[in-house]
Amino acid sequence: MSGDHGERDSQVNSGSRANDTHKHKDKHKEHRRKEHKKDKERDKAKHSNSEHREHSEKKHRDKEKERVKHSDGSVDRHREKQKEKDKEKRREEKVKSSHVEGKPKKEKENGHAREMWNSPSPPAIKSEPEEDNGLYPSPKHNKTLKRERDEEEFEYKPKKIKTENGKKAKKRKQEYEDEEEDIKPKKKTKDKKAGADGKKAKKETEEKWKWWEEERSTDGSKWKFLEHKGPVLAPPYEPLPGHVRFFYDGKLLRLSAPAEEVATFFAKMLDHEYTTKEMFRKNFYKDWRKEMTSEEKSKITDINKCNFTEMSEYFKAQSEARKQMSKDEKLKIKEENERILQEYGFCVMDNHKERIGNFRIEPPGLFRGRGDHPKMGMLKRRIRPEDIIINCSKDSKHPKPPQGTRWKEVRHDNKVTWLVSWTENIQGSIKYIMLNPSSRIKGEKDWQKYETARRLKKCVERLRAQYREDWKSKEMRVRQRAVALYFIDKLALRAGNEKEEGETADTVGCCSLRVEHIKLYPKMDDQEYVVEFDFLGKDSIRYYNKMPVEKRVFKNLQLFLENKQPEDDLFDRLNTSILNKHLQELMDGLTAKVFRTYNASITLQQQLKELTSPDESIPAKILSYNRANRAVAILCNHQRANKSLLSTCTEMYIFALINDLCGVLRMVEVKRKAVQRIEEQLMKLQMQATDREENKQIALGTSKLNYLDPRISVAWVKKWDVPMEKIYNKTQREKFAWAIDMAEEDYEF
DNA sequence: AGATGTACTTAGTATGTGGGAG
DNA sequence: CTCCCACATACTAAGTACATCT
Repeated sequence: MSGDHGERDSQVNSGSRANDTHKHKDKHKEHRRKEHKKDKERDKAKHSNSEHREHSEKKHRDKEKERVKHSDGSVDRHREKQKEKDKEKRREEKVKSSHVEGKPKKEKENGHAREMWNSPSPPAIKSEPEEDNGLYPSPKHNKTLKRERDEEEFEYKPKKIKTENGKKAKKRKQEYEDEEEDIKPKKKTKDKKAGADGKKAKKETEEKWKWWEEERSTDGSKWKFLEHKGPVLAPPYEPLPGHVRFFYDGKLLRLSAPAEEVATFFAKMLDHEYTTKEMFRKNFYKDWRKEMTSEEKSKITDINKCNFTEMSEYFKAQSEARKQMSKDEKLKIKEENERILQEYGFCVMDNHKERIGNFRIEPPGLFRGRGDHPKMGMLKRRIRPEDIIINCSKDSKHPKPPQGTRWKEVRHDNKVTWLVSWTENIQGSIKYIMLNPSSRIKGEKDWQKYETARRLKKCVERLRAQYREDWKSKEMRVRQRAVALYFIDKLALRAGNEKEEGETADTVGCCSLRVEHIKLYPKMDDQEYVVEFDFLGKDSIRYYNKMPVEKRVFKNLQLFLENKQPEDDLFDRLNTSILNKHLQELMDGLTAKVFRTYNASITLQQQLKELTSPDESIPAKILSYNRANRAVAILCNHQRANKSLLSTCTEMYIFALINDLCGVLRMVEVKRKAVQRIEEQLMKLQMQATDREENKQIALGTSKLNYLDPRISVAWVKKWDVPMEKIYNKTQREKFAWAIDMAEEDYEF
């Protein structure tokens, strides 16, 4: 039990989505608690999204807080906790469940010693600008000289000049891994160009702008120049053809266009489970009424008497028809989409044409919250130009609002990265249009994130020693902080910000865990001090895990639980802001989420080392890679919807077949080549089958995209000569272009 | 010191698509 | 050549973090 965090033990997941089965009401408890709980009912009743859409109403929070102050910090567990959160709601729905157990995964972290420090800022050299797209002005350069740059591109000066050259590249590279290594010409691009002379045509793809070889801005500005065409608005509503009817209480009823539109939103979802949920229907109905004429309002008084089936059938037929369209009709549509993409899908940011992530404004519809969301079914209203804020350079060509309309505002804020924003009416939160992950602005940030995680790697043992020490603190808040941090580190829990009650599904993260989410077992089977976690996390995905902890942690937990009710906070003296403040003091830039990134990446690296066998085939290596990736996904609890075991039989059959073939192959041994080829195919099949099986519940994409330092994968691919496409698809290769370009096979996270 | 607002990352699901099996 | 399925992409909800306000 030294401070090393040797293993990630028994991570067990059951894939069930929260709102399926496990909730029970516990009225009694509810009552009991109510008595001494402050009444913090805020009247959130008023939500008029009907009134002029001009106001997106902000949430009403009039929580009255009442705090009992405790001054000191000794272990005063008798006090009522001060954090006031209303728990009425949760008292109602208790999530109880039976769990399915998965198998424990183990992995250990390795603490590599040697790590050179890398400052997060990119190297000094700028490379040549990208290809010019003809749409926008953009300086063209000849890319051959990557090194020299004209300053014209940026008015801010690169501060760092790359000085070096003499060094032995090989050695150095490692030491300066990310930052400086680009000094040496990338063989890739260089070599490539040789072929370019001919009809290679791919020129443009080959000459991608390498922003990672340029300086980063240091003044806090995100860009110097930004020009774009604005968003693509949702198309206006097209009324249904006359033959599609709506019936109320068995009788035909013609709806006004606004009421009809909202009705179609519901009709389109008729096959979805959502529409059977009381909350969904109730919210929908309430908002729908706001769109009705007064006559409609008086006629339609019960949603259960509404018959949307003709509408529903109509949409199904439409979508069927769409599928049956002829080739060129489809082509036409495709071309039109492409045209829109070309027109609206790109912007110019600092002399480079960059892809925009989401350039379409979200169309109106019914809100689909995840889990047990109190607002499911509410009308998400149509966004008009008057709701939209445009952000661009003052000296750019501003996007034009449609004829006869105007934008809410046009601003020029280069301290932010978004191009367009609007306020959404369900939660009153702001939505943005931002750049694609392949863009410089996203890529730099991503790179930086991994650099922060690597810095954590260098001091993580120190921090672990520290929080272990803090378990003994005489201040309750320090102990809580230390135990929470231990969970975050060891189990990769999310920080757990506080949420507004009643606005969202009841989910938690580490700091917001409640008493009811953990169970303590002094003894369980052959283990001691076992903590069982069972709660709904982000997206209402269930987290279920049993973990043996050290005695001291266990005792602390017992202490935290004393005199508390199930719906009380486990860590009543802690929140994410306190925790992050503390982390900040321990390491610059450190926040709770860095632990997830760090643990995910180090686990991948470590698992790859462990699982890859030098002489296995490429498909087998890929399987090893996916298994390493899977270990991370399990750690992070990334689940996929449970798709029943429909294909078990098929799988069995495949395996049987494979086995037979193996036997045959062994005996035959005819032509080496042929055998090898077949073996490879076989292997591939086998690997894929295995992979598929193992993947039923776990989604690898999320961790690959968000938590795993891509340089680890790139290094692995290069080391074992695995084709990059086997690991990263096109989109991913674009997002991780920086890593693919800069990481060599000896990269160490 | 909490509440509030903003910006940006992380997340699962719905939808589209293309390539292989039948 | 069609159909299906797996994968890719589109979409947008739901988190984290932090600045600023009160």
